[in-house]
Amino acid sequence: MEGSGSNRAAQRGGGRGRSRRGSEAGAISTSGAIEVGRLGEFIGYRLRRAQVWVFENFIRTLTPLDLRPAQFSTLLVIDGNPGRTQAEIAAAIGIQPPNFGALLDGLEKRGLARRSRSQSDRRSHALHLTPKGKALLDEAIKLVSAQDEQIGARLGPGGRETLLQLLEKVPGLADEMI
Amino acid sequence: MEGSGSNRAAQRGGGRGRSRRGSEAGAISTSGAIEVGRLGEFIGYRLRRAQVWVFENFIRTLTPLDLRPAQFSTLLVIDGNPGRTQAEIAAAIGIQPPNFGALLDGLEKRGLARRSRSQSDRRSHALHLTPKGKALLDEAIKLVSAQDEQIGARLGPGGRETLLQLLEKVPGLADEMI
DNA sequence: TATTGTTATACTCTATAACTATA
DNA sequence: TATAGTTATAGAGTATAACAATA
Repeated sequence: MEGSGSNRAAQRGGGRGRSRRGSEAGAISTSGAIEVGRLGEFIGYRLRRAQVWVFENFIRTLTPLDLRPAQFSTLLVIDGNPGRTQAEIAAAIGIQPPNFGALLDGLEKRGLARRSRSQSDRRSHALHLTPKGKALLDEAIKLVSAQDEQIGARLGPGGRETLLQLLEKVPGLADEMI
Repeated sequence: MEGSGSNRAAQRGGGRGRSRRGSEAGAISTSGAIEVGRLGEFIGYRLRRAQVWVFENFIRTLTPLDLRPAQFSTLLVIDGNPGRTQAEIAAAIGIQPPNFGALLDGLEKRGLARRSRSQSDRRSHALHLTPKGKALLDEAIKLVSAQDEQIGARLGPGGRETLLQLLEKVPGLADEMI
C-alpha cells in the first residue's frame, strides 16, 4: 500500500464481540475488540490486507541486500531484457521516467547496472547489469523465492495455483508494476 | 502499491516474445515486448498487481463522494463501534494517531463525524457519526459493494469464496488496515 | 516538431519526536 | 509517571511541467 505501509501491528483490547452494533442515536461501544464489520466482507479489503503483509515481508527479505522492491524489479527486468532503454524498462515496471533516473543513479553508483548511450539513437540509454548486479540479483531471487514458497505452503495443496488463477481474473494484467 | 500508485498504463511495443533472455555478456533485447520474466512467477507480484488495480478502482468509486479510502474505512469503523476513542479506532484501521487527527478534522469540518470528550477520562475523545455521516457512509457502501460484486463476478462460480478463503491463509489477519 | 532523459517541484501517505492536558 | 491527543516535521513513493540534447 502502498507507499506500502508498515508496522501496523495494532495493540487492541483482549475481549471479543461484546461491542454493540450500528449507529443508533447515542449508541456506545465501550469494551471488547473493535468491530471492523462490513469492511471484512469486501474483496478489496482482504486483498489489500494480504498484499500489505506480503509486501512488508518482501521488504524485510530484501533489506539484508539493501534493495528496495523497485530496485529488485529493475534489476530483474533489465536482466531479462538487456540493452533496452530507460523509457522501455521504466514503462514495463510502471515507474515514471523522472523517478526512474534517480533509481538508476543509485544502482550505477553501487556498480550494479550501467547506462550506455545507444549508437543508433544517441538520446537513449541502453541498460545492462554488471556482473556484480547479476550476482546480487541472483542472491535476491533466492531470498524472494524462499519467501514465496513459504507463503505458497500456507495455502495448502493446489492453493498456490488456485490463487494465481483467480488473481489473473482480476484486471491489472495490462499494467506492469513494481 | 506502494502509496497506491495510479495511471500505470504503460504503452509498450506491439510484438511479443522476440526478446532474448538472460544476461550473457553483450546480450541485447532490441525489439518486441519487454519480458517481465520471473517477476510474474511470484505470488507477491501477482497479489500486488491485482491489489493495486482494485485499489485504484476503489478510489475512483469513492471520488464522486469526495471520500478517500482511509476516510471510508474510518466512517465504517466508527459506525460499527460508536463511542470508541480516537486511539482505538485509529489502531483498528492502522493509522497513526497524528495522521488520524488530521483525517478526523476533515470529517468534522464536513459534518460527517464528531468528537466528544469522554466524561470518565477527559483526555480521550469518543467518536460518533452524524446523521449526515451515516447517510454518506450508506451511499459509499452501496458504491463499493457494487464494485466488489463486479470483481466477484469475474472470478466465476465459487471464485469469490475460494479467493477469500485463500487470502485468509496469508498472514496479515492480526493487523487491521485501510 | 517530436522524443529521451533530466531537473525541479509538489502531493499523498506514512512515521517519529516533542509538546499539552489530563490521569 | 503514564496516557490521549496534538503539533511539527521528515521520509518514502509517485506525479507533472519545463528544459537540453538529439532526432
